[in-house]
Amino acid sequence: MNDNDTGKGIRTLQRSIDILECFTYEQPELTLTEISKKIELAKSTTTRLLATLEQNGLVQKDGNTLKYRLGKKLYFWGQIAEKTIEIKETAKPFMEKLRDDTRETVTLYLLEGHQRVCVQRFGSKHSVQHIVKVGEQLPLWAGAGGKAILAFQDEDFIERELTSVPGEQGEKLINELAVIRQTHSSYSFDERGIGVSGAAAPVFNVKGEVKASIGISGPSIRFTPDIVETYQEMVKDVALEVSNELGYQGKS
Amino acid sequence: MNDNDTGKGIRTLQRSIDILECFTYEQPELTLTEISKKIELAKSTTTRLLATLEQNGLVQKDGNTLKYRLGKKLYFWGQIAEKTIEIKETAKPFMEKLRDDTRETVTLYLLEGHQRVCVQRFGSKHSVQHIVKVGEQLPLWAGAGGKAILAFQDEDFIERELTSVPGEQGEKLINELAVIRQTHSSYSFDERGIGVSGAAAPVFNVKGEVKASIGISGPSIRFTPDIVETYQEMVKDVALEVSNELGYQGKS
DNA sequence: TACTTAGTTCCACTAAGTGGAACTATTGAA
DNA sequence: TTCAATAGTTCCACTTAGTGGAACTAAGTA
Repeated sequence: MNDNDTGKGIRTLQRSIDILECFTYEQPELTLTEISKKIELAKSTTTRLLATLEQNGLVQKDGNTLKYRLGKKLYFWGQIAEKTIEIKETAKPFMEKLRDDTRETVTLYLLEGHQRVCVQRFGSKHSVQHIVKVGEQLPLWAGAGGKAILAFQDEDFIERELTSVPGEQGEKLINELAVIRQTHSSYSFDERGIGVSGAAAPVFNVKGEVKASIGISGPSIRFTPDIVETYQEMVKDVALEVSNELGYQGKS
Repeated sequence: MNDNDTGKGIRTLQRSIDILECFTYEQPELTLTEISKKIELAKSTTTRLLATLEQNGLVQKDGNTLKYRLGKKLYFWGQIAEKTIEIKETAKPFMEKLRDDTRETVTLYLLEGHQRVCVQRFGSKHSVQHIVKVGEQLPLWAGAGGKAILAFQDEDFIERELTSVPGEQGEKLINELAVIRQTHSSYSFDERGIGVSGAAAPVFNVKGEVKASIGISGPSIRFTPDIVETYQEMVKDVALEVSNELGYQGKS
């Protein structure tokens, strides 16, 4: 849409990062050709970059299948980086407790640009299926967790976000955001996919800004309106506790 | 000592990786000057590389202190990479059980070049102090976990390794490795530091090679010779179970 | 006020990185 | 078995992208 990466940045490095960016949970293994097509780069160049990445353990090449995957070095760096995500560590015990109390999946979202990313997740132990994975990007305008963040951004930001919302839903969303600002909690029924519902609440930082939200989600069958109302209260309390831990002084 | 990185590799990319390599558990925050000194690179170049890294979320710059730290992107990639470390996932339940049975710290080491890296670790819940951290590099020739791996490498490899061992200890080590090859288990008393002792055993892969070991470690006061003997048996059994899961067909 | 230290910006130079072409290895269809 | 198609690797001449020094700004320090 606007600014970011385009053009700027050291080309060689940017391309290498693009390579790493190709790997996802869904596609953790890629061949040389797949990669070079994905980032539109000559195979020779791609090979060379991959070689350096491999030498340093950022990617790993399977000698038999010739497929690449992300390497151990990234895992180790990830462990170091993890420690520096403050809110994650703060929220952890609260989220775990909420999961245990409700037996439903509890998720922490962070605002990143005009999206939210799942940073931490405590799944209901029994549900094998993981709906959202750590690192996954989701929209702000759909789902309880997104709306809880969106409602507390400034006008320009929200206005811009509304442009990506399909027509008639815009009106409805505006009203909903106003309510969220009042109640400090949000909900959603089958919004981001059929059969998934949830409740969420904003996390305030020391400056009173909202850069994160905590949400409970699960199958719509279990999330009846009155249950959701209860969950809204619960998650709101938890989010406030976390906010306070982070130095937020505001009212409940 | 020998081969690896020197010279080869795309310079720009290699330098960027070197930058990321500067960050450790002990020093997770660095200033521009610290980094540029550490990797001996002009400040201007370092700045430019850091800018691209920051744009992509591989590092994060604190606006106030101007210090850099590893970014969220690395954490997310780390999560993807984690899934592909097969032995780690396989060993997990076994290691957890061993920790619960013994109440001591259980660690998984992987052979990386001529070192071992800690890949997974289940600490005895009560001991706050973490002796070894995930991603940390340790020598092969000291400590039970190292010797368990070293004993099963080929002659050339071991010979070369012995050159880094202080004088008179060499003889002793050679004999010890022979025993380890017989018993499939190793031990150590105060070897890698005063007050730390342990027992370990090799993990065999489907080809019968040893690229990993599992170890139990803790304060020497608790690790009396007969306790260690018991632990050696326990960890040997666990390592064999993991080896079997990985497709190892060999004898116990 | 002058001095030190840290980070940023600018720009001319050239070696580092590039991509196409040629080559090899592998697969599978005829 | 041969041929064609596909995937990965190697080579090399070209030039643009990346470099580092110098100049500049900002924030301490004495």
